[in-house]
Amino acid sequence: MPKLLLTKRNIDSKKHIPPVEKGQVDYFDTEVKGLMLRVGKESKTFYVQVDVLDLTTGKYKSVREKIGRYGEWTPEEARATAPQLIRRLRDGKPKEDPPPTLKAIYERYLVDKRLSKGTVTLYKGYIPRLFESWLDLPLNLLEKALTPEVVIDRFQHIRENNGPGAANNSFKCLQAIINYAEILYPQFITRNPTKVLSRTDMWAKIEGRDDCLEPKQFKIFSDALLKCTPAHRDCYTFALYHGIRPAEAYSLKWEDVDLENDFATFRHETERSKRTYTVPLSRQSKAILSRRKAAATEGQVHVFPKQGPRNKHEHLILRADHLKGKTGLSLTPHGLRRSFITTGERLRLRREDINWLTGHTDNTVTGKHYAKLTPDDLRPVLQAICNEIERLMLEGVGAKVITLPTAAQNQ
DNA sequence: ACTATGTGGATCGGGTCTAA
DNA sequence: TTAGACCCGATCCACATAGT
Repeated sequence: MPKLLLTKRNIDSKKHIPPVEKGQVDYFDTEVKGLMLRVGKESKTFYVQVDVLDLTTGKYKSVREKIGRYGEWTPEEARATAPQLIRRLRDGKPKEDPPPTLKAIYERYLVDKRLSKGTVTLYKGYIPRLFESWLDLPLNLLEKALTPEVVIDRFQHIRENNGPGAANNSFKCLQAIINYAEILYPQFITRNPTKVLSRTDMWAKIEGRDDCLEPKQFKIFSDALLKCTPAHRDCYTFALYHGIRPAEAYSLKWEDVDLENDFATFRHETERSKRTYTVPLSRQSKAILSRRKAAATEGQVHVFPKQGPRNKHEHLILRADHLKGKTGLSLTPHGLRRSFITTGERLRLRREDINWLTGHTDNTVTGKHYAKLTPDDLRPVLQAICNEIERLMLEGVGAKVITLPTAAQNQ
């Protein structure tokens, strides 16, 4: 059997490898033991071949495995891949499955990770639509196909055509999927091509919103809510009195409200990015819930029931355009949460307390201590904020009374 | 480095007001 | 009495932010 240093130059040379008319000729590499090029009439293909001791017979036998065709694989790549293949053959391990496609990983990711419904929708909304042409790539070719230039090009294309948020989101989803592929198939992919966006600092910078009720706007807000349905009005106000996230407000169920002991629990499906938490009720928020209870029909599950006739959900929905339309303010439902937090800060209340009440997780050392607190411990703090919000809604900014937390505790 | 939810535009379709 | 305007709460989708 011929031996030959398997380099591009040698492989292409007719002198070293004469054309084959019939059958095949194997050329073993002079450098890597076990690496060989099988030359046929039509193609040249890299293989590894080793002798392995068969434990059942006590004899050696030759086993061979295909690396890939010359042309798709360079000699350097074949030489780099050969040692691990040889090692596996010597260990008697079975041949691995062919590399899955990006699409297969994407589908597996959605199943394996047990994401929330919303996140699955997010992935499904971006990946097939914006990366369709990449989905059929097998994992082992991903690094090769998705060069920095290709990645950056697509990123910029999406940013121009779909917006900066869509560009960030879609590529972060893709990045997560490929990271998962790296974990599952380190033999096929070792570097995430999307990382180039971090390394070149290309992610689109998106400013956070900051809409928030000014002190003088509380009254405008409150008065404008009279134009809403009572349920909407109560839901907006409840959200403001607790500083909770909009969905926590409108999806609240009666089973998570304790009107005897004055608690409410805001639940989260997966708890991976938001935790379920229980807060005390204030005098004001309890009044809202009691009013809702009185208005509730038999068997009504949600505190704030749907208002229109053709709703998918049994609860109503808070919408920014709705809120803006009614109040004339540039205010989103999430802005009510910022308004609550800001009110607490104006009262010079502790940031940790406010975090606790609004379901922010606090990983600081001080924050850990707060894990031991019960909703009752935070009741006076919530009451102080609610009193100030109520005062602003009723009286406006005039005759501002500074309510100190200590004074508030007596209420 | 993610995961989850919020926002906004277009649009739907039932309710209600209005005018003939 | 009824057609049509139009109002309004919601939906759906695509994109933007919030939060761990």
